[in-house]
Amino acid sequence: LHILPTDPMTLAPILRVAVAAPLYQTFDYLAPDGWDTATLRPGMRLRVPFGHGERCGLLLETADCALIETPLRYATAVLDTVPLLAPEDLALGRWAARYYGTPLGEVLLGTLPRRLRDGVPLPAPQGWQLTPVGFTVGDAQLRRAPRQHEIVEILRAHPGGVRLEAQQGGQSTTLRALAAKGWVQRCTVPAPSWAIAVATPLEHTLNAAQASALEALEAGLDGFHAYLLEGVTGSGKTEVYLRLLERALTLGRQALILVPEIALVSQLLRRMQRRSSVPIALLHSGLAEGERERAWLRARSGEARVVLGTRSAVFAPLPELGLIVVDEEHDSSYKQQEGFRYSARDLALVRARQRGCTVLLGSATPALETLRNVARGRYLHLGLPTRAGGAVPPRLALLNIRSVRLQAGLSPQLLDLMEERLGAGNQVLLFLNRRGYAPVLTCHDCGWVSGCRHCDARMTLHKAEQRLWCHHCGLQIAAPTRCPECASANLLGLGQGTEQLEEFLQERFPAYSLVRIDRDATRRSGALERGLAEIRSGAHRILLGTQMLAKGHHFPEVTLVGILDADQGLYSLNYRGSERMAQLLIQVAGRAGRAQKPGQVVIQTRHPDHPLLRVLIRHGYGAFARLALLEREQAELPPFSFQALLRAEAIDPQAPLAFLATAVALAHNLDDQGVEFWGPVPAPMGRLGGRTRAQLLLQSQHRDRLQALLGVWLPQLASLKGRGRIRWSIDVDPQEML
DNA sequence: AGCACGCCGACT
DNA sequence: GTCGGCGTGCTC
Repeated sequence: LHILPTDPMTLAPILRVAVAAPLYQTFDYLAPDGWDTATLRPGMRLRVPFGHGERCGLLLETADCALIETPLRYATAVLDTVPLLAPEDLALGRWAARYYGTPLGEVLLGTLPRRLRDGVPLPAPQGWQLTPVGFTVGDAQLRRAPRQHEIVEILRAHPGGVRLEAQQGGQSTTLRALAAKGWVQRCTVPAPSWAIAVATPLEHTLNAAQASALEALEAGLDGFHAYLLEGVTGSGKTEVYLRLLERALTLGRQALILVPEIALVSQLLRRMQRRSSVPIALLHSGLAEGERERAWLRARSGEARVVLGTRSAVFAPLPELGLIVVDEEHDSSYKQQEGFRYSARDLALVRARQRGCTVLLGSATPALETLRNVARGRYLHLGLPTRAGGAVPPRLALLNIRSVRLQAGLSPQLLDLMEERLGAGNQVLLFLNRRGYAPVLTCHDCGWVSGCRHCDARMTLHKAEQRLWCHHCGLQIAAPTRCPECASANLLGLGQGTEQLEEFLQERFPAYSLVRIDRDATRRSGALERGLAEIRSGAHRILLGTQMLAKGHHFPEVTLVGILDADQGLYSLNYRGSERMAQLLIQVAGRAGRAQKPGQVVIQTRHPDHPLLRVLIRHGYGAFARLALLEREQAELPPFSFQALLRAEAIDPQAPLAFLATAVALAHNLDDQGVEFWGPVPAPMGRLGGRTRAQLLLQSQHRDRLQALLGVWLPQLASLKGRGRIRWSIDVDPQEML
């Protein structure tokens, strides 16, 4: 290896380029032959030769020399005249790539709209302005060109540039003539002053808690501040977001608003459009590629003043960013679960710090990590303790169902309560986090169970379709009518899913209209929206569903919520199980009882003495969180330690464990002081989709130690010669241990 | 990730 | 005798 001066005669700089490939390195090139390197800026795209073909790459920096054995190749084209990504965007990408152990090119290019990633040119700037020379032109020089004179007059009045309409000569040859003389040039149009548009009638007056939260937030809009807005469901968090948003907008800043899922994007969009005509760009995975690109460009140009979106919107380019809001910050959808496994909530914090702006996390059930950050003084806590409009918080009660005869998962007590509430003309909501008819089909005679051919999982019976589905790999087969082992016709579905519950309730309460909200019932587009609208209009009296029903939707006529099985989270393998369970219970409970109608929540459990559950019911989420954090601290689990999970999978059942063993050996050759290795072990779901899976957990008390190790270790793993065609991935701050 | 090179089965 | 299977190696 030697230092390669690119061209000793000219000392042409070296271009350091990121390319979209799973490679933990950047690539060095020379500028295209004869290109004026002074025009190059980080963040511009280049077309570069790469291997046998050509790729679009992103210029990271220019350097004086390269450490390389072979001569450098020339970039073939410079694709941008101005950087596609601003230095702040590059900085965020760098941080994310390092922290999440993902190659930089994958991060930076992978989060761009497809066509931009492939090198399609940016649309030409729409505005015109005078060049420096143009400003020196006197009226005398234009006496014989009245139309040119007219345009120059307009441009003089708009030194920052202006968009010319056709009647002003926007598309004319006049402009071309002026441009040929070097007097005018294209430019990006500055953001229009639309601040007036937000001054609209407000929907509600703020209560005292909202007002004081807003006051604190507004005072901090000038620089980096992180806040947790902890407000019980129905306490009016959204109203605080919107007021703060309006304030940031009138200060001329852009805002980024993240919500956990697409349905909440449209819900919030409608609410925002009711009170302001501010240009909003939506960014979420439901967009067509063209829409995504237009939204992205509108954010980048400053035309869109608000970006509203899900997880991936955290990377939207926002030149004038002044506020980030993360709604329902505890929601696990903020964590990407494949490929580049980032947490959009955590990156929102990083981005706000880098940009010196405010970030506001909102939740009724904050993540334990977030509460820990509040306790450490990293986030400022703002509370909204009361429900808006004087609504009474729902009463929570545990219902012991140990040795109780259940019907389709319902205890007699819960059925009685339902009868009473329905009779009184109220809505009832039942929550069961299992879709399908029965989670497993068995043979009563020989004990056969409906295992999945490709996974270590049971196939769920879906009665309406007469099919068995694997909810893990998606395999679907016709449900057998006779046992595949012993040919007995005595097949039996064990356990209950939402489909079975629906069937039972239709029989039990034929007089009341019922709606089921789960992934199966809402598969067709628009079905979810329709179902929710029907619920709001009061068309249904019994609502039943999975966690789809728990997210962000308000059902003021519901006075009874039944949670059929609270026990799933209590004794799960994942230490986050109880946190999830608590958040889900409180969120579902929050759907009930508004205004004049107090709600009641009945939680069926076989473990009514479970300490976390008892604390949650008796003293609320805050007390639960304190206890759960104490347990985490004693067990040295996150957020009191830091984890990374290395997963490996392969067709060859021996390969994953062997690969991970090699990985451990490799790590021990490096500086792995202060990092513990747990494993390698077979994954909890050891076989998935026909592949065998194993994992290795890394844990450390010091985030930097773990980060430093990953920084050198992962590139080594990537260059490991593939044995048995292993697929591996790293998950920093893992949420799931599957 | 792409992409080409490279050695072993069933087809015009 | 070729088309094509995917194993493996490389990308400034």
